[in-house]
Amino acid sequence: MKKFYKILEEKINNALTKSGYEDKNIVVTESNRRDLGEYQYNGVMMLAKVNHKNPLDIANEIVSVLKEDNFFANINVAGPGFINMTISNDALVSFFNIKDYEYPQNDKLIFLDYGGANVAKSLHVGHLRSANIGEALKRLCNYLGYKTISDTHLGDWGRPLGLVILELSKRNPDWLFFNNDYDGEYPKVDITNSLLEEVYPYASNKAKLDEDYLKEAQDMTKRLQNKEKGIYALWQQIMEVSKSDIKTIYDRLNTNFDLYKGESDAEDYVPEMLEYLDKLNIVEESEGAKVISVSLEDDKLEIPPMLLLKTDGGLLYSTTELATIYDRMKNYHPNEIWYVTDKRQNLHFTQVFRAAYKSNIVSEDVKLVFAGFGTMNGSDGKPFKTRDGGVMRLTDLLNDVKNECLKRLNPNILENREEIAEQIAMATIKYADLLPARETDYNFDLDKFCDLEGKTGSFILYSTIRMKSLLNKAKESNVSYDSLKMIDNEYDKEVVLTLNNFDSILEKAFNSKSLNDITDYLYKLTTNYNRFYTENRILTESNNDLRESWLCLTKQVYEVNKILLNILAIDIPEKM
RNA sequence: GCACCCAUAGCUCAAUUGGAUAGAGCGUUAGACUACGGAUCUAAAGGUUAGGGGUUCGACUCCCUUUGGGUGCACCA
Repeated sequence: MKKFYKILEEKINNALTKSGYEDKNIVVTESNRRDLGEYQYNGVMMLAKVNHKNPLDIANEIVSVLKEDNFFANINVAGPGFINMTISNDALVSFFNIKDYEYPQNDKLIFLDYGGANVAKSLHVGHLRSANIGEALKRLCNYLGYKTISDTHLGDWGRPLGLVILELSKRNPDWLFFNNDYDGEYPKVDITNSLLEEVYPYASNKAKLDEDYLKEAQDMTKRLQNKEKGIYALWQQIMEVSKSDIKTIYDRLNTNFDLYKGESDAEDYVPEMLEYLDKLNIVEESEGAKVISVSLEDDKLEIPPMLLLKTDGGLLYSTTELATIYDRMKNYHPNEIWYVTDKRQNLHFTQVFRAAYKSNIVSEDVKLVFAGFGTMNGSDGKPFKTRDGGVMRLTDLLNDVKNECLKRLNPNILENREEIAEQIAMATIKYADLLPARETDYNFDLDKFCDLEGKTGSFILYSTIRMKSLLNKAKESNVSYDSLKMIDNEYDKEVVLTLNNFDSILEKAFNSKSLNDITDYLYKLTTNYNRFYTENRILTESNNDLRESWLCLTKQVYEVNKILLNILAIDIPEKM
């Protein structure tokens, strides 16, 4: 992987060393005073403090060394000690022609936990961001050369399942699952996803009103957790139906998991884990429950202990979570585990992570990362609801956007309108969803999402397809474009400079788990290209070297857009 | 009650983690077409970064405070 900033930082480092200074963390950035230079180095002010010298003197010393390098077309000092650099066109051209955008593979394994679907409940809008962010982060990791394992961590074992099974038993008391004397194979029963979607809310509401029903549900949950033969067999059938429905929706979102494990799998590790924890003497009793204290001495605020076991000995959310980590460490040995969930779960994960480190289930050199995200609200800024006040199903949201995209689709396109609308709709949703900073709550607005102009999926796709179309035309007339020969005008140069940011954007996105860096960059590169495209008449250019250079730039922007869209899990239609 | 996170252009959001003159999109206004895909492009107007104080060469960013929102706080997941 070629890195433009690395070259700049090395040049600064050499100049510093020559002048007798040291900056262990040299950072060169794009200049925000483009009238003064293209790149800037701000470290001189820090050096001045350390060395008790005038920053301007230090800056001038460094600049006088750098001036000897014809890599720079111009280099100057401004303000209290900002160093501004402008790169020579020759240097930009020769850097551009090193075509190396691949990252080498490394051995680090990053385990990603996202999705978080619940069995027997349909995916709702709250599941959208986890899928989009998680999938994009996974693909980003892969592009940067990391190994990954993704697991959706199904909610498949708690009271909701007890409720569903109880209600099914009320409606179908004759099912063999509920016959304790039966000892044969269980027949396949007719459970559909729409049935489950109806049963769960019904049972859940009933339990709120009817105490006896709730007790029955608790009992049923316990019977399930004891893996009572008939109940467990029914549960397996429910799982099968529900899982395939969940996969269908994730498929639409280009979201794939290596593992569809769930809380039920973690359950198997609970006894072993409890035994392990017991030996460590870190489990305390508090108000009848078993807890692990996780507060630290230098905490500014008190972190309450993690609850391990209920007073009645039952398991809790955090118990299962810890057991899940136990399973993952034991069987997959990841270097990092990333959790992509609603940021409101921050405290829960803080407690579990601390318990994991304290108990040495996770050693200090393994990173547990909580990548929380903000919620998607309705256009009124309040939690997203359907017209009748219910929770909106994710499928319905996807269909709404698809229908809107179909309405707006270019009428000249006659074939495959449905498929194209579907592709644009998913691009629309993903791009809009990944545009705000991860932790920001944002409002869903159908019209804004589906807009054909501005920072939208449609705009990016349209421009990218147009690049491809141009390249195809060139190919038809046998025009080759192997290398960049020159930078002719400011529009060319903007495109080249923007391309130089590629690796630093990806690395920034990786470090802070911020996909909005990628959506932002994608927009910036695309608009810079579109300006270049309108200003330069590429195919009719008579200077062969210039035409080749312009096509070469087009090719590179197209390739980068493809890479970035693929990281965001967005497909590019053939036409739109 | 205790704590955490927000408040930036009319609207929706950014801001390289303390850097220079706070940037984009939408909307508004004014422009560019013999068009390589116009779902494009060029401009303009729009800001006391909620209010006040402090820290320093330098603050949207850090500290204190007031106001107004959101969220989390033990046997649900």
